[in-house]
Amino acid sequence: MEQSMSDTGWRGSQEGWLEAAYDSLLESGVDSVKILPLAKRLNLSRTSFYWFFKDREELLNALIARWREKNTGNLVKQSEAYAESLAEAMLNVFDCWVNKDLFDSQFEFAVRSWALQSPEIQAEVHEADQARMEALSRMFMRFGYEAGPADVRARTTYLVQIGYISMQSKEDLALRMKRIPEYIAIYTGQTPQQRELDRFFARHGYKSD
Amino acid sequence: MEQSMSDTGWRGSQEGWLEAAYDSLLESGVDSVKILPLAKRLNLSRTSFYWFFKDREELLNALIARWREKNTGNLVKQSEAYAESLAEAMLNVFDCWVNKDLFDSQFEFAVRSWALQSPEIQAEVHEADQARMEALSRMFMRFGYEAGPADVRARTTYLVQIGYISMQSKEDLALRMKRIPEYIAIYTGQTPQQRELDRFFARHGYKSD
DNA sequence: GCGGAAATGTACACATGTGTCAATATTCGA
DNA sequence: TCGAATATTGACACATGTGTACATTTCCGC
Repeated sequence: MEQSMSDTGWRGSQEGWLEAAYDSLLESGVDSVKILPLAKRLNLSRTSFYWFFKDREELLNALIARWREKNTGNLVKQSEAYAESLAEAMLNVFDCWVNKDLFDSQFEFAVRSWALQSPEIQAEVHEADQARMEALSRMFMRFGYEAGPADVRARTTYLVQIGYISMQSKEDLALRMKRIPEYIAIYTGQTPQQRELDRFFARHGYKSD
Repeated sequence: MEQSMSDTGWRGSQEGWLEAAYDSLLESGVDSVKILPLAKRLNLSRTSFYWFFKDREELLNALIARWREKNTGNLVKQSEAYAESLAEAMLNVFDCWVNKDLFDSQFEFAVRSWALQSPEIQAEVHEADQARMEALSRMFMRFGYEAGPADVRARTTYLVQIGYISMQSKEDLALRMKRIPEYIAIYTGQTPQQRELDRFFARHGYKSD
């Protein structure tokens, strides 16, 4: 588990507590991110926490910073990636939905749930939504859509994914891959080319039958 | 506030506590549904609660029962309502998204967030999702879609809404109404007739310009 | 191998939550 | 009007959480 900077006797670290907090947040929501349980999980004294963080609030802030940097950044980047057709551009965005390194869905859901009980987090989430949908909207406009329709299509694309996340859907990869051409058709109004799909499947290590 | 069965001296009631619990759940999530704060809100002694409910768990069960009965039932019913075209059928479903008596979005979000920390609630939510998407899928099939495409379109329709809920979007009615024809077009692949839209707008007391 | 910085632990004070019990107050029908 | 059923309350016992003060231990450079 611990391996950073050789095998020193120190068991705790800022990263360690943050990681434990992240796990707990994803498993059971913010209200489970309590110092006492985290200490138990880490086999550390509860009060040792205060050496790395001023208080619980500082830990929660670190958690949000982590989320902000990961999810929104990659989604915007994918929406701006090079593509020859709208279908291909959409497949670039879909990379986020199947690759955990690009977009952490469980993290996303946990933060959205957290927003329910905290106005600050709610503002944070709202900002992220705006930034992401605007990026998608720009993508549609790059391929000839007018602002209005581009906006509604951006919303559809984004909201279906947020909906999926909210459903905590546990569809297996094969089924998700099978549905993708159908989704692309609905979102973009055009059928993706087989070679575009093949390229997409290939980069996610999926072989279609 | 209180008016049930004349003005008896009893201030508490099963309904009263349940209502307070509902309010608190919607405002700040399950973890805020605590007996002590509810008692304060009701100006009652904390312990009086135990006259109406065995314990906190029984209160939470009552809350879930309420949700189960309201949201899923109406959505299924609207998807089965009479319609001459798919666009009209979809507009019947859209009734749920604009009418709080048919579908309580905030309640929905609160319950979904709750699911994060409770496997029982998660199972409950999953069951509801299945029932709702199957009802929508049947609707598409009634208008000639094959099982596969019907399923993906049902998902799109449903998930966009769940996504909206998860975004806790506060779009005003006018903007939502303006976007509706565009959504209908994306979901059903066909443009709604003006008279169908007018009928929809009329029953929600909205005048288009 | 010593001393100070880094990390951990123990004890305390306090806050908020749960649930039980016995005492008390209120209503309503015989 | 007197009781029985209905409703309310304060005192108690306990559990879990926070944060501070003050040791104590561990590591590393000199």
